[in-house]
Amino acid sequence: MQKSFVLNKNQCSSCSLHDVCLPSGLQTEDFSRLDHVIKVSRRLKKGEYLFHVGEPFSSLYAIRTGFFKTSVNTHDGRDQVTGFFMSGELMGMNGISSGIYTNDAVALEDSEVCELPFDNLEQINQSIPELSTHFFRLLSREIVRNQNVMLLLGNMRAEERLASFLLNLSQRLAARGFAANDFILRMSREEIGSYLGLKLETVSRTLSRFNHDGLIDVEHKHIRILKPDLLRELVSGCSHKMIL
Amino acid sequence: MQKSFVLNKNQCSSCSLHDVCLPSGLQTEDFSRLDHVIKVSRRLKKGEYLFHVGEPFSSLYAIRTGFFKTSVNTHDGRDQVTGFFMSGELMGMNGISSGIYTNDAVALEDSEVCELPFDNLEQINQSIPELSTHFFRLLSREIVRNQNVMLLLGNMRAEERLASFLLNLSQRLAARGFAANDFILRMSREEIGSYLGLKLETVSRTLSRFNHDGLIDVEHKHIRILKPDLLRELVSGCSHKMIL
DNA sequence: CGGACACTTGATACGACTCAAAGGGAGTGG
DNA sequence: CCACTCCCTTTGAGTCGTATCAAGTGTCCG
Repeated sequence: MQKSFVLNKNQCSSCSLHDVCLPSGLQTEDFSRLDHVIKVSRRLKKGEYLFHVGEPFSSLYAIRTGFFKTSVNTHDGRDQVTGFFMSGELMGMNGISSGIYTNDAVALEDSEVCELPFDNLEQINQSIPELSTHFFRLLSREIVRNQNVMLLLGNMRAEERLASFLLNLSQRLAARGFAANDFILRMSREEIGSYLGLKLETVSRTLSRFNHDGLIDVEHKHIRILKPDLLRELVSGCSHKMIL
Repeated sequence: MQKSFVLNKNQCSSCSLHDVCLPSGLQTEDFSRLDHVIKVSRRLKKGEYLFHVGEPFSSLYAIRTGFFKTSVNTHDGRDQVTGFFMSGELMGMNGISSGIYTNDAVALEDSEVCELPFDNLEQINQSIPELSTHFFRLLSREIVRNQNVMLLLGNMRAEERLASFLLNLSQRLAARGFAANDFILRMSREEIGSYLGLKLETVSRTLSRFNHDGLIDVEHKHIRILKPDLLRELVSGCSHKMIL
């Protein structure tokens, strides 16, 4: 779990994700200022922690490449997954209020993140108001996402949760230019279950049922969605636009 | 459901809640500037809507007095409660990202709120940086709260959810100077159940059991917590600090 | 006083969890 | 490169908790 810092300066202006994690109205001079804010890029190997529960909050992290989970510790030593994150998404927002990170962030594959020191961000907020607005939007979107998960956990049956989960992954991958209906799960059945409030056996059983019914094709961690419409039908009703 | 506007100018400087909903480092001149931002106060009767799902987002609302629930519509016409809010708390934050409110806000008793137009807020963010920080903290706290609800919905049994819910109400009331162990529920059993992912019958049964076991004293909506420690014991373990 | 609504309580059904065992891959060391 | 081990996964059988269905009580409000 060694921290591996790479001290290359990033260039947001040339980053392929800048339409995902930055506001659209930025001018060229803003970009150059932005490049000063984002201090370092950092690479993590699979299984490495980006931050731990209880560590003092200093920065937000935007994912350039890779895949992460966030989780919290429960009493009995096990942990509960609170989210999965892919490129262009932001982690660490829950640390702002208390000044310490309230969850762990772990790379589920070799990854690279941008560090956004939050002190500097506050300065930038004043000089680049669009950026301020943008971060408010990102925090707000996280709230909406979490509320959708709350609906899922409070209302849906196992079948519906899994369908919702797969469709959500599919949609986010598609938005990043990957195949929508053919992808590799980066997390274990147990991690999926933890996130969805189910036991791993239930996840496995439900995926098997989907497979048997021809909705999807499951081959270990390789998922192919065969009948996206039928999956959507399973979910539909529980809440219209699920932005997990 | 008539909207009732009262066009009195508020004075944040003299509001008894300013340590709850405003940053602590504000100078006198900041306060006067703030009073210009907060346009109007608004009174709502029990049952009245503050905003609806789908309405264009314009403002955040801070509760001065009263009690609210927020909820979203599900397919079958029923609604799912996403939160309960009391004085000093902020509603509408989930509207920032999409530009429309993603839930309803309903007064559960006669209430009064401050309207914080969000355009003006962005201007203020630049001139009063402490305020910007403060709102980031509030949004972040909402994220932490929602994640705690996610844990509750994903991990806990009915007993633990109810205990957690009662302790949370108790703590928030105490923080506002009300009795911690003797209060009136503003919401119905069905609304509690909706929020906790339970059916109203389960809520009723569980409260009855608590009553029978001497943990609490239930008299319709009047709750007296007799053994707060035992309630805490019920919850303890699931997650240490529940900031619902 | 009457009616609607909120709540309580009971009996039953179903879905997910628990316990258990066995299969399959991936990674390691010889 | 192969064999071994460990862990992830699948699948089955039985249990438990909560939902469902249903009836009845109490309360608030017109």
